[in-house]
Amino acid sequence: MSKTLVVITGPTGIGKTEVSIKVARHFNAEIVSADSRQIFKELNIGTAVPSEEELAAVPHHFIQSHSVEENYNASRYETEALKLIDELFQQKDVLLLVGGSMLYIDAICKGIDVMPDADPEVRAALKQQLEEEGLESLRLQLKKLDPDYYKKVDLKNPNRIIHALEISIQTGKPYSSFRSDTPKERPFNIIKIALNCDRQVLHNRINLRVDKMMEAGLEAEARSVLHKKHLNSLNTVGYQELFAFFNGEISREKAVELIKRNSRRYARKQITWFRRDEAVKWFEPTEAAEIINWLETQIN
RNA sequence: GGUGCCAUAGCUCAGUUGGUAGAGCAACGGACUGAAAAUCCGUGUGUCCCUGGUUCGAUUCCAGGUGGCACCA
Repeated sequence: MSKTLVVITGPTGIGKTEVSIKVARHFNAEIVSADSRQIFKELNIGTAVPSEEELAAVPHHFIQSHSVEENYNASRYETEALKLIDELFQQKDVLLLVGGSMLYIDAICKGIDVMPDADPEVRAALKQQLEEEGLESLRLQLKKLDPDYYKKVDLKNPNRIIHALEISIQTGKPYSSFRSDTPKERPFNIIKIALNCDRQVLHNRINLRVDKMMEAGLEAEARSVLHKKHLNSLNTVGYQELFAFFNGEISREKAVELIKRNSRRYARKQITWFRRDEAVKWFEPTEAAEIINWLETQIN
């Protein structure tokens, strides 16, 4: 029998967990999380990891499985998750890939080109160069080292330019020479579903969820990782804002307000990304039964 | 009940000596290959409360109405 990976994605707070558990139970599937923040064991409330009951209802993978100390990234996720997916397909015909991390989902579905990890020292040096000499200095260097990518890249985006430079510098070959721009073949079928609803309803859900997180002790959770706030894994909505509060920069009330706003913006950004993917079939979060019926017609 | 002030974007408010309007915040659209809950780019979305008057022309001036606020009863 052919193997099928069902992707269930959508903006933060839409209700992916609930729907995915119903779908997983129906198809006797397990859930592979594609969430770049729920993957960290130190984070729980602020990343809205599924509850104990939800985790017990269906086996979940890549939930709180790694440490914020690890230099985790989409490529590592691709490697580890694909390995696991292959193993699980020994037993299962259907698996769910559930989460809202756009790049992580693409890493599984389309793949990321193979290239070395960024050397932290090279990155730090480039960051310093950005601080001291400005973006223009990085641009000029990129123009020299990778003129092709220079033409394509967003020249106002420091992160993009720094990444292209660090790869070019480390390897001595232009960054763009590592990019194939062709999706990888996968030995399983992929079906993509995204959840969305009325924007106002989504915003209400997000705002309410943030209030619940605060009631559940997000502040204490953020304080427990405050000493690690420089880590990229903690450059995250729900934590950065509270760090600013702890640091006396903003009031607690303001921090909560900003967490809500930034969550809303993140949701919008996710929707923008998923909209571009024509393979995505859209459903309302209340349509678990419809999703199951539709999947029945697609699988086999 | 009387008097005064106010009514402009989703919110808080500018402004137009009469030629249909703009800031902040919010919101919306987009990009995206090892930081992706990251990073970056773009967009004003409006019966200027309603009705009438004056005027070539009213969001602006005048009158009345409605709503809000304040004070006096």
